[in-house]
Formats: sequence, structure tokens, C-alpha cells
Amino acid sequence: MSKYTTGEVARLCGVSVRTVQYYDDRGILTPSELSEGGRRLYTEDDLKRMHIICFLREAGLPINSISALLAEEKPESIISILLEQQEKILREELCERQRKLELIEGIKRELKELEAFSVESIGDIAHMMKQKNKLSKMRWTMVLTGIPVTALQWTSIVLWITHGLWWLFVIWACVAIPWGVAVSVYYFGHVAYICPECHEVFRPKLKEAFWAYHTPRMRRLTCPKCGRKGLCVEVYAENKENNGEQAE
Amino acid sequence: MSKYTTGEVARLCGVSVRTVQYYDDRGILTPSELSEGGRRLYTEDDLKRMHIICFLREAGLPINSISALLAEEKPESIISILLEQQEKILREELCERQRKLELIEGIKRELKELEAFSVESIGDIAHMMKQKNKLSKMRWTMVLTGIPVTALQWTSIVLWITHGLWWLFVIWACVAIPWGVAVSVYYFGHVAYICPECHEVFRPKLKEAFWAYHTPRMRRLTCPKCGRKGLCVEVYAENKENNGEQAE
DNA sequence: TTGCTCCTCACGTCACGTGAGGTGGC
DNA sequence: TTGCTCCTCACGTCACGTGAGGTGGC
Repeated sequence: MSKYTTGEVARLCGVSVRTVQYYDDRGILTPSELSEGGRRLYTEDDLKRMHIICFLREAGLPINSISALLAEEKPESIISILLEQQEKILREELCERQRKLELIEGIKRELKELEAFSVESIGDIAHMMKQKNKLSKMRWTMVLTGIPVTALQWTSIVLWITHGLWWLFVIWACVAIPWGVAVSVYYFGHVAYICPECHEVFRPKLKEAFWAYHTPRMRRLTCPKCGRKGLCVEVYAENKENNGEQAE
Repeated sequence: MSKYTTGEVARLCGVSVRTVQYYDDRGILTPSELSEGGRRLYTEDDLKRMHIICFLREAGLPINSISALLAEEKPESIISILLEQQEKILREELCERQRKLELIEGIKRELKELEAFSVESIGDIAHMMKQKNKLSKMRWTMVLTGIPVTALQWTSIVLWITHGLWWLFVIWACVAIPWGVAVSVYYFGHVAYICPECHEVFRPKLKEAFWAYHTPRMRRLTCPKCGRKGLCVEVYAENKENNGEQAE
């Protein structure tokens, strides 16, 4: 029966000598024999055991689990459980990496749109990305509630032209104007803007915001902190009362 | 200007108190002030910095990188590099988990087909799965080389029947019989079988193997070690000469 | 005065990697 | 005798978690 040294076992299993020694320390693979000089000597069976250990390690099973499995009298009773556990852990780790990757992709996209970068810009990006879902949700809600109003508008216009029913349009106006005001107040009560200069998150005056030039993501406003007037990115901002404090 | 305690910063950033303390130890977020009793007091700017740190940590950036980024005079020069590096690492980790998951799925499939499980069975499964690609590759090579021989066979038979060209079939036989022998010798020189009883990996005698009952994956053979006769799983086995040693 | 929060050590995590300094075996 | 392999400490990794034992602040 041939004997294997630590280095031979390591080479045959594709691991480092340190790993073989470590498995001895952990008691998961103890050499069957020691030479007179105190060197580890492994038998054919030891090598087979090592192959099994390495195989399970490749699947990511922790040493403790492998140890338990090999020590178990009825290994069939726990092998499935261990594999299921490991599968669950791996799936979670997979999801986590994917979330992180998506976050990085998002940061990279936002970085491209920036004209001037500073460390604070990262804070702005964080702020924007975290509230992105809420902001688009609110925008969609507003669009959807706007549909009946718009429908009523066109119906009344058509009926006015075709049947001369002018009073329907008046009713529409009585509904739409308060509705428009309410929506604007609600909207500007739930968004804030980030100054690209001083990175202040601020809430503009309704009058300025309402008439200001804007794109889908930005609005031309005056920062109350640094006084700069320019395009500011829109973000969702939940709590009204806290904002007053944050401004100063 | 309001001050934040350790616990407040932790709560506002969704981390533990220990984490805030740790960032102080690492010098990545030092509180601007200490109370008389030695308690950490954080300013609004400190909180912003902490938000940035936490955001980058969510993307998985290591503390050292964040530290370097925040200390850099021109952070725009390294932010992209750091993100690219992190993306690469995440992709690699993603692939690694996927490999492990596939391995576990494979093990689970093989476990289902096993009639009797023991720890050594895992070694058998490892052996099978590692050589699986090579085995199926060799089988495909054999099928493909067999196509011209089969084509010649049917051509010669058809021509014999329709035109009475019997000598074409004779030529085919002269080619096909040596070809068949060569293929068999090659095939059984490149496969081995695992005894499900004693888990020995052995190479059967050509004569027994050739005529033995078999399925696509198994063959009814006698184990040279334990003498058991039964279905043994076929695996790829490269090195002929080593096999003799392994048997004893 | 009583909870609650915060403080500083200091060890533990997980599977090894990486020296240092010494020795076995061909 | 000279390389090469192997041995045993023992520290380092990474971002905290988890006590222990003590104290600040409302």
C-alpha cells in the first residue's frame, strides 16, 4: 500500500500544502500514520476522503458541515439537508451580488449625466436612487388620476361644438381648476430638489416651482442656501415638517 | 446646528452602533466633536458623509477604497476605476456562486439515481461529474465517426439489392469490421466503471465488457475487488498505466 | 434614582495565506 | 553536502458581532 506525503495529497487534490495541514488541525482529515520524523503519511483511503472533502468544498459546503457529514453514521439522513441549506445560501448570495451590480450600473449611469463631480455628488446620487421608485410611483399615480379629468375635458369640448352644450365645459372647469391646484400643492409637497452647486436638498416656493422651466428630471430653481439659479434634479421627499429643520 | 449621537447616526443610516464606532476606529468617519464625557458628537456634514459611506458600502466597495475616494483631492479620477473594479469582482463572485449552484444541482440529480448511499458514494459522484464532459465528448466523437461507416453500409445494401453490386458490401465489411474492433478497443481503453458496492474504479476485460448488458450510463460487470456482479456506472478514465497501480 | 445609551477593550468569525525559523529525507 | 519538502508557531485577512465591565446623560 503506497503512502502519500502532504505535498502529494495537495498536488493530487489541487490544493495547497497549508490546506492539507489545516484539515488535519481541524480534525477533518487526520493522516493514518506519522513518519518517525513527525511527517504526515496518508493512505489510499485518506486520499479518497480528501477527494470527497475537496469536492464538497467546491460546492461551498463549510468545513463543519463536511465534518458532520463524514462523522455521521447515517450520512444519507443529512446530505440532502446540507445541500438544500447550501443551495439557499448560494441563491441569497447570488441575489445580493445582483442587487449590488444593479446599484453600480445605476451609479455609473447617473455619473455620466453629471457635469461637475465631487464627493457630495455621490450623496446626491444616493438620494436620487433611493427615492427613484417612490418618485416614479407618485408620478404614475398623478398621470392615472389625471385621465378622467382629461376625458371629461375632451368630452365637454366635443359636446359644446357638436351640440352647443356649453355648461358641461363650465362644470369641467369648476372641477379641473381646483383639481389642478390640489395636484400641484400635493406634488410640490412631495418632491424636493438638489442644488448641484452646494448639494443642498431644498423645497422651492410653490410659485417659483410652478412656472419654472423644467425637463422630466430637472427644474430651473434658485437654491435657498447658495443662491445659485439653475437646473436642479427632482427627488421624492416624504416628510414636510422635517424639511424646515434640514434647511437650516 | 444640531449634533447627532452615535446611536442617532446609526439609526438614521440603518447600521449598528458598532459600525459607526468601527468607522471612527478606521478613520473613515471621525466625529467633529467629543462631549466632555468622551461621547462622539456628529455634525450634519458628518451625517452626510456617513450616508455616502453607507451607500458605497451597499454597492460592496471595501472600506479602504471608500477611504481613498473620500481622501482624494480629485475623486472623479478614481471613482470610475473603483466602480469598474467592484463590478468585475461582483461578476466573478456571481459566476462562482452559479458554478457552485450547478454543482449542487448535479449532485442532487445523481443522489436521486442512487439505490444505496454512503459517504463513498459522494466520491463516486465527484468522479462521474468531473469526467462527465470528457465522456460525452468522446461518445459524440464516436457517433460522428460512425456516420460515414453507416452511410456506406446502407448505400452498399441498397446498391446490392437494386443493381446487384455485391462487391461494394464486401468492401464495406472489410472496412467496418476492423473499424468496429478499433473503436471498441479505443472506447474501453478510455472508460472505467465504478462498483456501487466497494466504490472501486476499475477497467473490465474487453471480452466481458463487449458482450455485457448495458444502458446508456451503466454496464453489467464483475468488480475485480469485491467480486460483485451488477450494473456499474461508466466514467471516463484517461491514463491507462496508472489504472493498474490503482487497482492494488 | 432608574433606565437607556454610550464607552473601551478584546475575542470571535472562516478557510486558509504568508512568513519565520527549524528539520527530515533523498 | 545541497536542494527540496515538510514541520510548528503565529499573525493577518474583512467588517463588523458579541459580550464584559464601566460610565454619561436625561
